[in-house]
Amino acid sequence: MSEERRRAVLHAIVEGYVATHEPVGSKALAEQRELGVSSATIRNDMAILEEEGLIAQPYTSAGRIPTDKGYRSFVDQLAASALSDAHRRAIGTFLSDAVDLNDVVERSVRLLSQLTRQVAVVQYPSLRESSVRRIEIVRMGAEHALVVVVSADARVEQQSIALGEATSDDAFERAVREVNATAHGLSGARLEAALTLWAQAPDQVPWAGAVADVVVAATRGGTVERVVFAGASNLARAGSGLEATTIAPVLDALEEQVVLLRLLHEMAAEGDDVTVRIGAETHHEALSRTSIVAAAYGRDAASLVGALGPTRMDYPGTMAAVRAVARYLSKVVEL
Amino acid sequence: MSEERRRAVLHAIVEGYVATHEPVGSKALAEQRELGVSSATIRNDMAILEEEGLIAQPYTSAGRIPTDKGYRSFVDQLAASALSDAHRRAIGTFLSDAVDLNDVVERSVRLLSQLTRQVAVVQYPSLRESSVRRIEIVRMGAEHALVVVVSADARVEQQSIALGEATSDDAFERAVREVNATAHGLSGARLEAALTLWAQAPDQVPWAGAVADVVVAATRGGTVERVVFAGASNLARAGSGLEATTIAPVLDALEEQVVLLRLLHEMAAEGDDVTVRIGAETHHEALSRTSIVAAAYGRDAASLVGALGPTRMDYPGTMAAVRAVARYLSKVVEL
DNA sequence: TCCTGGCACTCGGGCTCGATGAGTGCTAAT
DNA sequence: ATTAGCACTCATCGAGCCCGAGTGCCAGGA
Repeated sequence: MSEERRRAVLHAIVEGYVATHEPVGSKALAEQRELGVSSATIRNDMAILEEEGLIAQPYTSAGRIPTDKGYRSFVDQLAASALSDAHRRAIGTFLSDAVDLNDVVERSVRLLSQLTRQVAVVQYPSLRESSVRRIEIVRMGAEHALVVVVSADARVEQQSIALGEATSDDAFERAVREVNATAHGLSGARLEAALTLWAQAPDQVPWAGAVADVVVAATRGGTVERVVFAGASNLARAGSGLEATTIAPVLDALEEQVVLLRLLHEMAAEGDDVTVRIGAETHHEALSRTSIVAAAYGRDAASLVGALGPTRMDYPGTMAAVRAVARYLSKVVEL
Repeated sequence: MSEERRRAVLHAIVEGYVATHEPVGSKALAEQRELGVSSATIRNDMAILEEEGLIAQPYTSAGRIPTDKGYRSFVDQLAASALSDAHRRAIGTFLSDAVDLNDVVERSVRLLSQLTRQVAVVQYPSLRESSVRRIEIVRMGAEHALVVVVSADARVEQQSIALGEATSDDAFERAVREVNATAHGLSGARLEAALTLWAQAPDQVPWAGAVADVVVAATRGGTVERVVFAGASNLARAGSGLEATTIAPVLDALEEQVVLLRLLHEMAAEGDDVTVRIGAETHHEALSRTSIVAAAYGRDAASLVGALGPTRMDYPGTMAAVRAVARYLSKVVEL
């Protein structure tokens, strides 16, 4: 049954190419790998693999390199491999003394970029709906005010609103007192109803509606549409196999967020433990030379953490690191 | 007096090299620029400029390119040039509808990176000392709590503290009430004194000192040691003149912050309107092929905004953009 | 004193050319 | 189904070569 050996050959080609970044030939394979067959046999297998579109040669009579499809086949047959103990410990110590949510995310993304030597990406964790703990409204100049909402789970949201017209100090203070009394401890539909009522009261300050909107938005659950990344230099580092002109669009995509968020959403929908998008599978021109490995974390597995690098990357290692960081993040965030 | 013409020649060489990214020769200069002298004369001037270390040739019998020192001389003799009206308008509309401080910084850095087509860098604005408006302490699991401080100028700081030992709900609530009563409206030394007294009271919860520290830190003025950047892709874009291997260390330096912060501090100390560091003047290996143009903004001009790019950059344009953004930021932040 | 035209010289870029060798596909034998 | 052998392909590398942009220098002119 040559089927199995062909898989082994593909496996060897992927590993060889990832390691050396050079096309790998039949002879080298026969010598270095212990496949127990001659180079000629390997050549025959290669011909079939090439017909199947799993490998390609950059030019006639060079070695073979895996295609996106080849990487895909390789990844699909990968058994979950474990992370080294040293790495495992590193994760624990690195994340344990974070002071707040931002800090957790920040540390995670740094850590993951170091573990994988790729660009690490962390989407902000999804938040559950929370109730109002305290609302502050702070005057900023004559026309603006800043609404600060502290929710029961210690999230803090702030947003500036326009006052529209002059408001007396008296009315201002009354509004703050009232809105706190109205909203305290409430959440969801009941909060919304209470605030609407309050905002529509006769004689109400004209910006009450704006305040209500901010408060409702601040306590609403769901995923914050924001990703942070770190380790961009890994893209440019020698041996990444990416050219400067290839890197620029990738950096743009990272900064733009939109593209990345859409991609992460798609990947989250697949529901696997760790999902991998390879090259063109990202469905995005800028990322067509890169792969992304992502895993969900947090409540309902609604947020993603991932690593992005050249298609020619160490998939087993990266997948293990991403999986491990996702697990730890889940633990920390679900508190 | 050939002194003046030599300056003009240097000027022309810088502009030519920035525009084309190719060494510029005497003949091309004589033809394209209206210097009113022949190429031979220019060659003589060039010889002197080279002796002075202002220009160099990549190899015998190529055109000349400016050295760091040459750029420096060029920049020092630059008159402040104005930003185009279109750009000026762009700044206004772009920054006017920011919702909070983070948003202002975020928008600024994006804007500046677009205007200059370089990597833009914005240091968080320095904050003036403020008084306490409200303190919230939120339980997070059994052993931790999150302290949230809202200051009178609507800053919000949060930090988690360890509770050390079990605390009853009663004691918890009392502590929150007390600390609010103690700290409300206070700032600086008086705040510190009041909190110390409170924390040292007999029968006090053991984590009172930790809370006090957080509150004091949250209202203290000074510059937040943090920079954000945008437009990293501009480094890699075609024509930046930077190689992939040169880019990696720069990206590292940007992410590390420390290096960048030290550099910005140094530049702030010079006190000029707009300061420029060229190549090796950054005193940092990773940045030895890049220049940075920075301007102070905000109260006491304590924070910096800047643009970082290859030494071969459009200094006049970049300086104008940085200056303009710094002015606008000052307006917005000083409210 | 300063500028200019002329001229010999230098040297990197780009070209061809051939040698090299890794790697292939095919075929016949096992 | 596997293997050994062989002819073939083609990128890479270095040598040799020319070309031309650009220089430095010098002698003559304003």
